[in-house]
Amino acid sequence: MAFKKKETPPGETAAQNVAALITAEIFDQFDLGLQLPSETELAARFKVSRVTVREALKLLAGRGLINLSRGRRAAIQQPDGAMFGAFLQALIHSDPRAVFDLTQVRRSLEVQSVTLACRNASRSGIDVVTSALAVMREIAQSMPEGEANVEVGQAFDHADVKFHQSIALAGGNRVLTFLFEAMEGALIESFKRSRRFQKRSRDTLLSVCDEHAQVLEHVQLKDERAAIEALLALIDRSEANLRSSSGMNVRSRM
Amino acid sequence: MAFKKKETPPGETAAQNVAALITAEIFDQFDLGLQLPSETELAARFKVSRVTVREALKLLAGRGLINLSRGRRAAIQQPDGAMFGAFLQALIHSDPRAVFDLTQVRRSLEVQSVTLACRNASRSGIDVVTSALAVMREIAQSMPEGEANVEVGQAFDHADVKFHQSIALAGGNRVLTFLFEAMEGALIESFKRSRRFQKRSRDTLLSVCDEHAQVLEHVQLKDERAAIEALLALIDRSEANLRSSSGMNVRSRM
DNA sequence: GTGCAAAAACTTGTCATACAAGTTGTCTAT
DNA sequence: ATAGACAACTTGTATGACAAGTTTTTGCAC
Repeated sequence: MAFKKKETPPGETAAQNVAALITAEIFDQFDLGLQLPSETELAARFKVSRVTVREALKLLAGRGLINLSRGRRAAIQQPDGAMFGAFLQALIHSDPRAVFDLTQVRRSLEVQSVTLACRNASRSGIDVVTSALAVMREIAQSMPEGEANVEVGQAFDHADVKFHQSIALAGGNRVLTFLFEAMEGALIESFKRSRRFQKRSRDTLLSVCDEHAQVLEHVQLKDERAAIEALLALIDRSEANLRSSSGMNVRSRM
Repeated sequence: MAFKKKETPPGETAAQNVAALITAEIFDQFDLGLQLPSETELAARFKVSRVTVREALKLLAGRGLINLSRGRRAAIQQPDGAMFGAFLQALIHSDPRAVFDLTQVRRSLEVQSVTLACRNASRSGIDVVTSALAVMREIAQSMPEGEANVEVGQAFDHADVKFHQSIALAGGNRVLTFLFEAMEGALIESFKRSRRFQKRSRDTLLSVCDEHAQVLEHVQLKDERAAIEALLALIDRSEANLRSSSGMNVRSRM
C-alpha cells in the first residue's frame, strides 16, 4: 500500500490529517481484510509519532472503517450499522417519541424489503430466513409455561429482528440490508422498554412465530400482495404493543 | 457528570472500556454541547493514563458522539449523517451497482416523505420547501445559454437534494430527516458521476424545477396521490438518466 | 466599582521512551 | 513432517515533557 507524503495541514490536527490520508488510501483500494502497515511504519511515513498514528487509527476505528486488535495490524473492515444504530439509540433516548418516527420509517422499509424478497430471493436466501424462523420457534419453546422469563423474551426479540434482517438480505439490496442492521439495536432497545411491564407467555411467542411463518410462506410463493399484508398485520400488532405500553396516543398509520 | 468506576473488563482493551463507560454517561444525559470532564480528570476517575482516555475519546469522536478541539474540553455532539453517508459513498465506490440499491431505497423513503409532508407540513415547513425551490430556480437561471457549465450543474444538484431534504423536514419525522441528510453526499456523488458526459441546458434545468414545483403544489393542497405521482415521475426521469449514462441494464421499478 | 489588558491556570495536541501483552513466523528436537 | 519452544514483531498502556490553544484570574487605570 503506497501512501503519499504530505506536509502540514492548516487548522486541523496532525491526527485528523493522518486519518484523512489513510482514509483516502483505504478508499483507493477497498479490499476487505487487507492489512494496513504497522503503526511504526505509518509513523515513519507521515513523519509523526506513533501516538498520533494511533489516535488517527482510533478515529477510523470509531467510524468503523478499520478493525483494531492487540498484536495484529489494523485491517480494513466493512462498516456495519453500528454507528448509525448508536445515533438512533441516542435519538430515542433523548426523545422517546422518536421511537414512532423510527417505526414509521421501518414500516416502509419492511414493505420494500418483503417486496424485493418476493422478487429476488434465491433458494439459499430463503433458507436463511427459514432458519431464522426456526431459531425464533426454538426460543419460544424454551419459554417456561408458568411464569414468563424476561431473558427469554429478550432473546426472542433478538431473533425476531434477525428474521427481518434475513428477509432484507434475501432481497439483495445492500443499502436496505445495512439499514436493517443499523436499526437492530434501536428496535431491540425499544422492544425492551415496551415490555418492561408486559409479560409474554409461550403461546404468545408461538403465535408471533406463526405470523412470521405466514410472511415467509407468501415470500416463497412470490405472492407480493399477500406477503405485504401478512407483514403489515404483524407490524401493526407490534406497534400497538409499543403504543399501549408507553401510553402514547395513536398516530395515523402510514 | 458522575461516572461510575469499574475494574477491568475481560477481553476488551482499556480504551474500549473507557469509551463504553463514557458513552453510557453521554446517553444518560444527552445534552447537546455539554462538556465532558477534562482528560486528566477522566484518567483519574477511571484509573488509566491520559493516553488511554484520549484514545477512548478519539473512538467516540470517530462515531460522531463528541466534538474535540484543541484547548477546549470534549463537547457532546449530535451525530449527523456524515458517517453513514461516508459508508454509502464507500459502498458505491467499491461497487458502482450499489447506486441502484440506494436509489431503490431512496424511492420508497421519498414516497413516505411526501406523504408525511402532505399530512403534517406546517406553514413554516412549506415555506422552507418553497425557498429551496426558489434556490433551484435561481441556479437554473444562472446557467449560461450557450454552453453548459459543469459547476452550475453541480450547484443545481446540490439544491435539488436540499429540496428533497426540506420536504422530509416538513414531514416531521426525525429519522427520515436524518436519512435524507445521510444520503445527500452519496446522491450528489452519483449525480456527478452520471453527468460526467451529459450536459444540461438551462431549459432542462428549468423543466426540472417545474417538476419539483408540481410536487410542492400538490403537497400544499394535501393531495397525497397527486403529490406521489408527481414525485415518482420526477424520480423516474432522474434514475433513467443515471442508468443511461452508466450503461447499466434497467432494473424493474419498485 | 467598572472596563480592559496582561498574566496565570487549564486543557488539548504531540513527542520520546519504556515495557506489558498478544500474534506470527522460525527453528529445532523428535 | 509435526509439535513445541523461542524469537521477532505488533499493538496496548504508562510516564513525563513540552507546544499551542482556551478560559479564568489578576491587577491596573479610570
